[in-house]
Amino acid sequence: MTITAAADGSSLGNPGPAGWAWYVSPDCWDAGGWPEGTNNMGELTAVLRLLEATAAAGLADEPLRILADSQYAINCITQWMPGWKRRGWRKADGKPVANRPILEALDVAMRGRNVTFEWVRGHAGHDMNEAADQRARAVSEAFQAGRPIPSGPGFGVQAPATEVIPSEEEPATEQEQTLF
Amino acid sequence: MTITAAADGSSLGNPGPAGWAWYVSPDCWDAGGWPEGTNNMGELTAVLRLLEATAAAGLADEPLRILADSQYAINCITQWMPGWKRRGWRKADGKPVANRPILEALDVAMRGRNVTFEWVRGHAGHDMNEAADQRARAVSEAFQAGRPIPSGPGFGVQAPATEVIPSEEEPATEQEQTLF
RNA sequence: UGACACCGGUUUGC
DNA sequence: GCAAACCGGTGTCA
Repeated sequence: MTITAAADGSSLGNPGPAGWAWYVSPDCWDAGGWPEGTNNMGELTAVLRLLEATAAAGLADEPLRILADSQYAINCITQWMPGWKRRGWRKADGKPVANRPILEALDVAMRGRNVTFEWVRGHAGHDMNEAADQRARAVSEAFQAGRPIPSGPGFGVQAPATEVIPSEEEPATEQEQTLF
Repeated sequence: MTITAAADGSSLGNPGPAGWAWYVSPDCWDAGGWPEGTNNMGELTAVLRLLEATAAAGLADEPLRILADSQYAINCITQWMPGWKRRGWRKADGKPVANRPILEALDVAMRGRNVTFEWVRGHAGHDMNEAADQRARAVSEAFQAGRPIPSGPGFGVQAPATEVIPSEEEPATEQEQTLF
């Protein structure tokens, strides 16, 4: 079955405390970041980590549909990379391409994968995009505030095989909070 | 007294709707353009019109200091023109020089003038350069939108010799607008 | 190969 | 309203 995911990045001050996140569902997402980074590092890394997480979960053969609001990230992967590799990672103006290490990792991670990119306009109310946006920004804010960095379950957490009856002291909403 | 002026050009799309402007002070500037032109036509023409306007105002003997962000325009006039004239308006690669008509007019307009060029980096917060930039772009945008083309008072408008008392219906700000 | 300018686009932010 | 991160292009010359 096709997996649909949103990927997004964030950087407070840009450059500044930065984050990335990908989101498939409330219990399938991940996030991370750096104390200092750019918006575009975040956008690119969100896609990279999504590719890696799906592969690690044995889902490399499933078609993957990626929603992203960054034309930069989409074009890097689908349009500009072939030319950059051919021309020794130089841009049109002859200067070196930015974010090359992430781009090269992306190039490897894309190999043999069945991926479709879909551009969604930012802050236009797309639910999955907003979910990823929120989580990426939460990481940036955590770095800025010196708080613990939130991360998600990735593809590792499955519904428990045996029924678990939650106790009265632990309602469902609280359980979700511990995932951060 | 030395006259200091900024000269700048604009071209939306390049080539596209284009404009030129020179600026000395809020009530001494001019602008114009074409429905289709290049950035460099604008840069060159801004200097040409400034030369012509100062001469027409009887200021040809005053030292003129021109601020421009186009190294192309400055070098055309101060460095490359002599060689081009000597070699029949051919570039180093043997091909014909671009914008030759404007360049030849510039050559005539420079004759006997005391002109200093000063390069200022674009969009670096130089007030006069920004004033010229804005006016050149306003012309480009007017051409693009099919609106009336703005122009300035040039050197023609002086403080009135006799005191004029504005009527209540015509405040000073309105009077300035009619100069466009 | 270099330089300057002129633009077009998306995101990230203040 | 401002700026930064990123890309693409053209206009011009040495």
